[in-house]
Amino acid sequence: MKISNIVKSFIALGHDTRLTIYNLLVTKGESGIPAGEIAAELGIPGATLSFHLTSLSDAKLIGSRREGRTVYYFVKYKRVKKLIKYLKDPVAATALEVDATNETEVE
Amino acid sequence: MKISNIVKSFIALGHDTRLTIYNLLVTKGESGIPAGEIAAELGIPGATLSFHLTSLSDAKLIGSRREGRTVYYFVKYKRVKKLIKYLKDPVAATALEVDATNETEVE
DNA sequence: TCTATATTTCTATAATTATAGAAACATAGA
DNA sequence: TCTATGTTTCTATAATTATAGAAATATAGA
Repeated sequence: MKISNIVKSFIALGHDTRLTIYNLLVTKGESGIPAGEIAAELGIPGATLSFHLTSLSDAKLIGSRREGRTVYYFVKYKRVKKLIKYLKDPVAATALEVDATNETEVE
Repeated sequence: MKISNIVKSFIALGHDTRLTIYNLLVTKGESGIPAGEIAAELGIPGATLSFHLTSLSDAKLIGSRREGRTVYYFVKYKRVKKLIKYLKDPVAATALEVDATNETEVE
């Protein structure tokens, strides 16, 4: 299974817990939300949460920022936009992947 | 893992072979393409292809139609549109799932 | 430095998914 | 009906992913 970035992103979104995290992060906007709060909200152990956050991060669907002991997670819309583009027109989107010029920079 | 239809769809797209099938079907338009041609194109056994087509079908991302011994597969854009809507605004899309009125009917 | 808190990594185990040969099923034409 | 062709289902096996406790790491404050 050769994993392109697009596939990696869909894998990340293809899980109930991770899609719920995505959903939650979208509602929290740019500031994001601490990992601990996500774990509490979903009622899952930190270790399990970390596992899923890694999947979403590797897919570049989310980003993080540390503030003291707290790590805030937030959605990165650049990749979300890429996925939408792919769904609408996989051929064009794949072409863009090779010839990747003038993309709108949105983090 | 509670699988909503949205999760099921992302799972379906989160695999190299299945995303390639999606890609291929998009290029073939409404008429679709026979299962055998997909298998030949991807160089995989029919049994393996069937497994993946079932995943995409269960997710309602594709549909099929039999003509004689041949089964044609094609993309169902209704679900694709739903996914795009979800990515853009998961909260609104989830609300729509409950209060599902006036949706644009596109197969 | 010591302790508490937040998060991640390590690890073992459980659960799920993918693969593909063989068998079964569906249809067409002789 | 018999045979060929296209596709799916059955089955066993291999591979991958998910789960969560325990240990490790990072930072803050006393």
